[in-house]
Amino acid sequence: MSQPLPTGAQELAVLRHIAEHGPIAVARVAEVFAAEHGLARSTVLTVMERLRSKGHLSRRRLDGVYVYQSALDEPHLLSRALGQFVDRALQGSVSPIAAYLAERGEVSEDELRELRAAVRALKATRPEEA
Amino acid sequence: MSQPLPTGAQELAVLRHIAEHGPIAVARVAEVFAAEHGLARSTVLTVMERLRSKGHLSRRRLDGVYVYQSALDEPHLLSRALGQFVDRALQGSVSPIAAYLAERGEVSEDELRELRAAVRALKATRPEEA
DNA sequence: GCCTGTAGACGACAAATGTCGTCACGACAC
DNA sequence: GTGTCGTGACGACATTTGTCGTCTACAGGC
Repeated sequence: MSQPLPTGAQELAVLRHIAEHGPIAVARVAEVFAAEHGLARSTVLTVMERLRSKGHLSRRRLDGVYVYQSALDEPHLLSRALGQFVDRALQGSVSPIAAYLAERGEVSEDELRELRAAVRALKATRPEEA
Repeated sequence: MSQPLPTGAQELAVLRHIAEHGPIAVARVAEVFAAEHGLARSTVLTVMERLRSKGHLSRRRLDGVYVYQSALDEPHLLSRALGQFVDRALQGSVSPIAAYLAERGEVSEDELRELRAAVRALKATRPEEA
């Protein structure tokens, strides 16, 4: 179920920010995107409302203003967004991921650890071959 | 340099198909996408011409008809597409990749091998800590 | 009471994407 | 010669995304 996540970079960036910074009001989000991307307040509001109409965000009134909240927490959101991209654009193939990682270099200590753990987990799900 | 790759799933699917199946004529691509996605011939042609105008495809006349060819071979294309997605949508963070892989399960023997190799390669680029 | 912000809701517009139909042309079969 | 078919080139149109400006309503301050 759940609608497909937005494909646009900007929309996803906004959604991501909200997923990361808990329930948050438009003004706060607008500040950040104004500073980092030079976006107008109305632009941010529009994007947020579009995301809400698609079910990715919900909002509730708090002290007079609306605070928005993502339907998915950040980790799940990003993992789902990536999964969607892999399915749609890479036709589900994992090889490009390996190729990308190999060429990329430059990952933090933590990221490398996470990757190792992920690969270990994958290995575990494999049927026991020799 | 090189234009950013297309963000749309369909465009990327077409580009990918051409990258994979060498120099190929519109008719051949159209057959496949008609069968798999129900697209009209003109649709495929339009997409291909748009890709060409963006520099992702080139074409040359062969036996009377044009055969199109991708500027990048398939592995590079996909790896670049993914890299672009990671930069744009995930703000360069690798963690979602790890999360995605871990949740995904279901990778082939070969894919797992590639991933392991990639992680090994990454490890090698890390500064020698402990 | 009046002025000024802040919030929210719309309506708008350009560019990118997804999808076609159709026109014009040359090769080929009759 | 005339009709048919595969190719190419356009032009068109709906949707989605990216970006705003602006109008209205309400809370405070003076």
